[in-house]
Amino acid sequence: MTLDTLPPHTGGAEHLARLLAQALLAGRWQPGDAFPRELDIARHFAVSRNQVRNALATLTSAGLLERTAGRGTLVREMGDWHLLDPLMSKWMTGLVNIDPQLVRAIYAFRYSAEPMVAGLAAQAALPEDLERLETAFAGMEKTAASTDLRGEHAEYDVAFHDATYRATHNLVWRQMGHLLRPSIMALVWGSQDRTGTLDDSLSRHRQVLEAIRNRDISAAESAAHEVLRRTAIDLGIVS
Amino acid sequence: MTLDTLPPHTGGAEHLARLLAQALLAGRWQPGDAFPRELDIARHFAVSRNQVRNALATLTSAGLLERTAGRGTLVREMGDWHLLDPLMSKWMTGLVNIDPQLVRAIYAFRYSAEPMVAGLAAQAALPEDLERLETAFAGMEKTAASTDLRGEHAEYDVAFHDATYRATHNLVWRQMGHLLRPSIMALVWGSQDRTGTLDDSLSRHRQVLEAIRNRDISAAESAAHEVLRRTAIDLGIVS
DNA sequence: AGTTTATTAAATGTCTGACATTTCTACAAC
DNA sequence: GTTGTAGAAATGTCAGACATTTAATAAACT
Repeated sequence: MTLDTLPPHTGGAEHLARLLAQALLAGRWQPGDAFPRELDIARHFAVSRNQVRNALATLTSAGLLERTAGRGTLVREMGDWHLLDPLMSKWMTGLVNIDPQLVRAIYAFRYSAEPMVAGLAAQAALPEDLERLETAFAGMEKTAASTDLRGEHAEYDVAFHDATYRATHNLVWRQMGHLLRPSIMALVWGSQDRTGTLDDSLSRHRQVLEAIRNRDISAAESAAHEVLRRTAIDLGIVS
Repeated sequence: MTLDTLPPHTGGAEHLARLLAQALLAGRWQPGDAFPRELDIARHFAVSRNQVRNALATLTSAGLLERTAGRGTLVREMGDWHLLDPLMSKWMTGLVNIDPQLVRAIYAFRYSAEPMVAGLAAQAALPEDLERLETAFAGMEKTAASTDLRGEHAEYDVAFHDATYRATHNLVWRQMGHLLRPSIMALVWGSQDRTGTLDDSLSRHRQVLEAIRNRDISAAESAAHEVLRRTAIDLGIVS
């Protein structure tokens, strides 16, 4: 793998980092492969070595690369990636060709965890949490009709689930919210035929909201479970 | 808060980062406070501005700081910390004065999640996973007798729980393993009277191992639950 | 022949000083 | 009062030289 097929670079070390990260996330280097040298990258994108170093430092902190003086830069395997780093979410968002293995892993996690999260939320939610949930849900309803609002709809979807994680009032669970965006965005780009499915999805979300509002723990758990089953269908994981 | 009360610096940007991170984790700056300027830090520790910048970049990537050109460096609030970043685990490990709120949050997460993790492990464990679990458990047994082996005992304890998370064979759950070390280490330094409690802890761990080996999901869940209850007692969260 | 020891090349890491950019404040002008 | 401008203060960026680590190669010595 060389740099030749990457899109051009228009400015900012941050941008360069995203560019390289997305190439890595798309699997354009194999784990264990040698990553290009600093000077080659700098020359190729016509940026200073400094920007390259900053970008590579960022990728290293996300667990994508491993650098050692004298030897060079190696690509790490997927198991070492820091999937819960918010930067990763940013990079994965809007990336069309995410490794399906990754989407499934994130989904499997949500499937096992999110019912419990909803249950915890039903225990711990405060009025402000309910407000966030309601606002997000209203947004989902409002944007459900038109197909060219589906990007906006997905944002409200993310906000709804994120509000659930936040409502646990646990610092660790709250961090997990970062995983939601890539997972839900994969949904948007992955499924074409959304006719009818949205109504179903909406009603399932409504049940989660109602259960949390009623502080009904087991109802929240099973409702979240149902939402995730719907998601699985839309992701094509089950039929 | 000034830099004056920090220990000296003996070399390496990595070391400097750990020093500053631990000061932050111990709560020596309040969220929203201004962090010292680069040049002041450089002068105080007698290092180059470069090392300071690298260290601060690391802390920023962990969510501890927020930097903006022209304004300066601000300390972020605990809710923004990237608790699941492996660097954070490193920094927290061996830190005596961790904020009790943080220890409780991590424990609460484990209490809610780990039974499910054990259940998933019972479903997905492979022979190599069982081997890891057995090795770790054997180490725990071997080091249970003497009190001056309790550091080593804690390492086997961490290894045991980490093996459980790995046995789920899910990339996301596996990341959570990083949280274990600080949580378990807090146990070591927090509890003095360990006479008799170790036997109890060991037998509960053994039941988790047996349940996973027998692929008994609900047994694994309840056994893990029991281990966590034991931990809660030792952490002083419940009596 | 095989093992150890210098030598060299190539990569990342570090230092230094100058300069660029952003942000906030204060003060002046209209 | 509002607007505009000048300046100070902080982080961000650049360029080039140099340091350090690593791996490979060649030389020297049993």
